[in-house]
Amino acid sequence: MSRVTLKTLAADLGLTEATVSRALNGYDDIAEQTRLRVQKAASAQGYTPNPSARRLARGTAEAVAYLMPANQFGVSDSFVGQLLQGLTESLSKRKWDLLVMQTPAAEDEADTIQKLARSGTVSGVVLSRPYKVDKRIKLLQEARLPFVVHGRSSDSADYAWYDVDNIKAFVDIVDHLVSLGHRRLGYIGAPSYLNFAHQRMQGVRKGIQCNGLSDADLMVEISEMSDLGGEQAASVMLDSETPPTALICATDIQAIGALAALRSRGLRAGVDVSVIGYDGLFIGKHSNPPLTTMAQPLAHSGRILGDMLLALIDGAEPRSLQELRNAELVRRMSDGPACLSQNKPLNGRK
Amino acid sequence: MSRVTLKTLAADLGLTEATVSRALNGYDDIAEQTRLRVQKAASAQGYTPNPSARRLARGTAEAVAYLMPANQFGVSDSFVGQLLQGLTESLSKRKWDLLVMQTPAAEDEADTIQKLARSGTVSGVVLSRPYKVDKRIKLLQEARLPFVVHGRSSDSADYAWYDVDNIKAFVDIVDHLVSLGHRRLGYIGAPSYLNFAHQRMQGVRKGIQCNGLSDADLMVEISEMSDLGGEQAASVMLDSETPPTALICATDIQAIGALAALRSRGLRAGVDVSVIGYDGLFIGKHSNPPLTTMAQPLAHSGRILGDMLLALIDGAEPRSLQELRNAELVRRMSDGPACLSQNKPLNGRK
DNA sequence: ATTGATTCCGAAAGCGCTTTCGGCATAGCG
DNA sequence: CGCTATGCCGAAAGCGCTTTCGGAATCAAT
Repeated sequence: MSRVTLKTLAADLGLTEATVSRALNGYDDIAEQTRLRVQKAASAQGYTPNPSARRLARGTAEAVAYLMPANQFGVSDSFVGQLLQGLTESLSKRKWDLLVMQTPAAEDEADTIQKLARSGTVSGVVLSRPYKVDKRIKLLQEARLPFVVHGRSSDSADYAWYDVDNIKAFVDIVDHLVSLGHRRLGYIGAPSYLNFAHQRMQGVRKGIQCNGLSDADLMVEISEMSDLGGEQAASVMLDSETPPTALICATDIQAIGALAALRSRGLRAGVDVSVIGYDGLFIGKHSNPPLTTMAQPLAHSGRILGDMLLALIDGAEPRSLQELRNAELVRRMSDGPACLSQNKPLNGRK
Repeated sequence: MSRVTLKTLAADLGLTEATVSRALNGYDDIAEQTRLRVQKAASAQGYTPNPSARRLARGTAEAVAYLMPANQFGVSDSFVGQLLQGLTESLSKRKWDLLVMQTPAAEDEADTIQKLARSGTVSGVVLSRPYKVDKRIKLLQEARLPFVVHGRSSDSADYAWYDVDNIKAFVDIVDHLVSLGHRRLGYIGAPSYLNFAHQRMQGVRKGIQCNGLSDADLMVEISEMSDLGGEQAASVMLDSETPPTALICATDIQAIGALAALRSRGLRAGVDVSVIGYDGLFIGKHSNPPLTTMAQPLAHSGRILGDMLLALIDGAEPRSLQELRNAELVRRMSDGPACLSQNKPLNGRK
């Protein structure tokens, strides 16, 4: 019961390997009758082509890689599963394989990507959570390896990406808060080498301007993307001389931490101080209180990215494959009208 | 600037492909001096062997597959990222690839696994969250494809696995609750075709017995593994004639839902009714109130599973690769002493 | 019956790498 | 100096599949 290969199959059928191969691969120079015979025998014997051999002969990898972001704080990775699910779904249409890899420490990155490209292990790459300037992207471009990015780096003109409009999202948050009467805002940001963090910061700044507020009305703290980070950042602001009446957080995880900071001070989120997060994580539904957040559409992102990559490999123009989605405000319990008593004395505007 | 292959490298060096190959692969019939020369040239030209060719020649896949559980409710998959991280870490030691696949709908399973085995795509498989009786396991055994299971099916004697002692964990929960004075318990379970759910149910039953309680003291509701499922199950029990004073939940997600059910009834978790979950998810830290839970050690499970699989492929005995860990009670705010006023009237015991 | 076009299959080369085997040097020994 | 060891490399076959090419048959047309 050894392996059944093209050779054994061909021998059994009294045909050549070549004929069997072509019969199975839909060449039209095979009599319909023999094709049927071959197909029947193949499935009867459970023949499955050896992918290595096929890839070698065809010179194509029939596989793509997902570069998983190093899950730095053990929590922010809940979207990985979803993304992978969508990707496998998309790739399975061609029966391609999905590899997952991690780009190792900073300086090995170049090496890893070049190896990936040169070895021909994969015919495409999906990149998550790019940096503001991301060497990996340049590397992939130089290597002429098709890739799509989940997110965008600072210059995103020339490659394919799928992203959410972070700037708009945070402008919207500011608008919302201002319309609730808030005039002193706090922003808990994430390290800005991550481009989405940079964008969100930009969004906040832009929102401030558009609403006629000044820089003095905005307090900024950058923290790591964890609950503790958010808690500490919130603490600093809340304990300051002129605490903000609303806290905007770059991520839900940090917002969750901010909520904790409020509680420990006896402040009520949504009443005394508003907190708004971003991501739309499940966790926000059950936080204390439930978190108001900008939910990004994550549902089909995996499939979309997969389809994009496939199109790209088929020769599509990268620039034609750029998709920008909008996040949506999900109001739960952590936002509310500004406490005027707090607002007024601190800043005598309007 | 075409691909650099063994051939071009050999030509450049005035050697044979065979020699270059052996030099690079550490054969000892190569003069140390030439080996150096070869290595230098290889890295200078950025030579990376074509994995397909190598696999074909060597007859080994140098890759393993992770069979991702179909993420049914969109939430329970937060461990996938962690697991994958550990796996890649372990596999990178040998520079092997990690494929992720999904076993498709029920009846295609057999087909998928057989294809996987016969095609030689991978030399090993990691399986997550097995069913009580899991066809995939039988299939893998028949195909003689090395595999390790994250969890156990009902008969786990003959394969390699890494699991948490679910029975003990839930006995411990019952012990804990009983020691707090609870005598009427509710259990919110998960569908028992998932073996971990079955085990946890067993644990609860065993705990009931060991503590001298009777079946009448236990109320059971099976729900899907989601917050809503947990909420509905909890509602049924809380609204019953003789509501339990403590709710044990098969998963944290369900426990989170149970918490919501309490809140909507004005009951205080940890005071009026205790709620204990299982998983140790991050989310429990920030629920309302913070969730008491049995935390399972997930941190290095990926690496451990990877190492096991590698050992297995190297020829280790599956039965020697079985690792059982213990979960640990993390007390937060959702458990507390039984309200005797509630306990007594309903059930006249001690 | 001769030619030209079709249809269908076999022959063969090759994808890039590994591995066994054998042979030519050189070194070591008597 | 001749002999067997040893070190080092080349030759060659092969992994399982794909694909181009050519040729034998069959068919239709003149």
